[in-house]
Amino acid sequence: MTAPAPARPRARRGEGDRLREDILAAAERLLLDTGRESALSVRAIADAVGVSPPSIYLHFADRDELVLAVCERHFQAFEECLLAAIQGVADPVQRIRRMSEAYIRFGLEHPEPYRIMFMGSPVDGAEEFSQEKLAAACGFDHVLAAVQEAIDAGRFRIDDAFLGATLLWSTVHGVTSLLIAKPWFPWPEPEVHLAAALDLCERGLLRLDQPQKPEKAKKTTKAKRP
Amino acid sequence: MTAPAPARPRARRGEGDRLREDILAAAERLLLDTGRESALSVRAIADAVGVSPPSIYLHFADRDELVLAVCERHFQAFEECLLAAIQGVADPVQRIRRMSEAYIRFGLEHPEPYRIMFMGSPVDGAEEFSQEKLAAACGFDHVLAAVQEAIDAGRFRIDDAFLGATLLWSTVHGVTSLLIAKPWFPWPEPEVHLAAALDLCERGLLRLDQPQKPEKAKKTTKAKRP
DNA sequence: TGTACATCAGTGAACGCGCGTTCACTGATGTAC
DNA sequence: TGTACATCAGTGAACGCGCGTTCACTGATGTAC
Repeated sequence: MTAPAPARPRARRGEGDRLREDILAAAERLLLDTGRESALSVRAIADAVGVSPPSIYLHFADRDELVLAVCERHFQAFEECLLAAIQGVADPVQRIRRMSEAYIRFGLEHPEPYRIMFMGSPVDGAEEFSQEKLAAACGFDHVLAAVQEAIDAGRFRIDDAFLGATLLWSTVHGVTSLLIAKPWFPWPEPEVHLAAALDLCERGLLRLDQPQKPEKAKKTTKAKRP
Repeated sequence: MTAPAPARPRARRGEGDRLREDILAAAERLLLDTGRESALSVRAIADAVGVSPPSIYLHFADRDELVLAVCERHFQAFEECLLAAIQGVADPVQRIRRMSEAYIRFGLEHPEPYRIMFMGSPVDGAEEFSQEKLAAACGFDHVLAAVQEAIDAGRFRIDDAFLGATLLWSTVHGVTSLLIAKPWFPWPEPEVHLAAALDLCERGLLRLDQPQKPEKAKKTTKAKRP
């Protein structure tokens, strides 16, 4: 499983920085392969690159800095993926759907990065991953903009765009993270699941002809199902 | 932070099993205090109980068995908490609300157990925490029953109770787990957040007078907001 | 009532392991004179 | 064109640490005779 060591040739004079890239790439691959952040040990990464452990310290102050750099890459990749999904889509509600689909897809394709970014402990590196960075990575600002646009166009019931974006994020994250955390649960097919979740967001569960405060009128109208 | 050692008196002849309980209790407290599963080392637990590390092995085969036992306790506590919340509530939609509120409350009050139970890696102890146990713990069956009841009463748009219960779980888990994972994000107040999420589930985002497939009619009707 | 003995509830010391990190070094390579 | 030298890109060996786990043991206590 852990390849012994490919033995990396020494870089030429001015090209020392290439090792930094190689380390990050190896760490990224290691994370995807093993699926556990704990697999990112300095020794394992050095092995994967084909270099001795102390070499890591030529480019990173300590292990934390390395892991943060790996995460930062994933954050960027995530944001790019989301942005690509809404390229040229004018309709705000449609943009929200596209971003949500891209969000889940990214999460399922990169479960470990997703886990570290959005399901990990807030303690490690909380300072580094500031609110703005996180908001950017998960496309929050773009969802917020789309929600505001939909509200302005009179498409949404709610009038608080920030709350709406938060709810959408919660919903999509809920589906994504449960699929990642409990893969053996008998979930619906991912597409069905996501489509249903988005439909839930858009249209809700209750019948349109029902009273909206059900506790006031218990089981009075037994509407027959279509 | 880590209290050195309270020094536990040796149990009397037939009461060896009391140590097992003490170990579990100490581990539970340790988990709540530190907020990290990695804090549950055999040595740390032994220290907290006031006993030597090998004593742990009188009652647990290895560390994994211990951690699983701790989790099992939390699973039970969670289920009891959810059941208590719907005690005597007849209306199914109301039951769903009550369970959701209890779910989030439990999650926020016991973030680390919640993290381990529902946000952790599926690898460790996946066999032990079978689908049925998980479903029981998170009250899935009770939500499922409530959804089915609501469907039978003609209260819900959907007709697939399992899908509905899954969506509710996803939604509530989404809010809970994001609050736990990203506590420094400028979330709405938890009650507002949850209420909005449940309202979202029930009634959706879109205006009721809007076409349901917005991609077919882009920005045609600029309904003015109330 | 006295005593030998089995059992119970633990303990002390040590094992091997992988970890992050440090330190003094090495050998190739470009550059100044 | 030749050579001394600074610099660059790393390496080998070792440090101390905390971990899970094992092993032989100890001392109190109940029980059989």
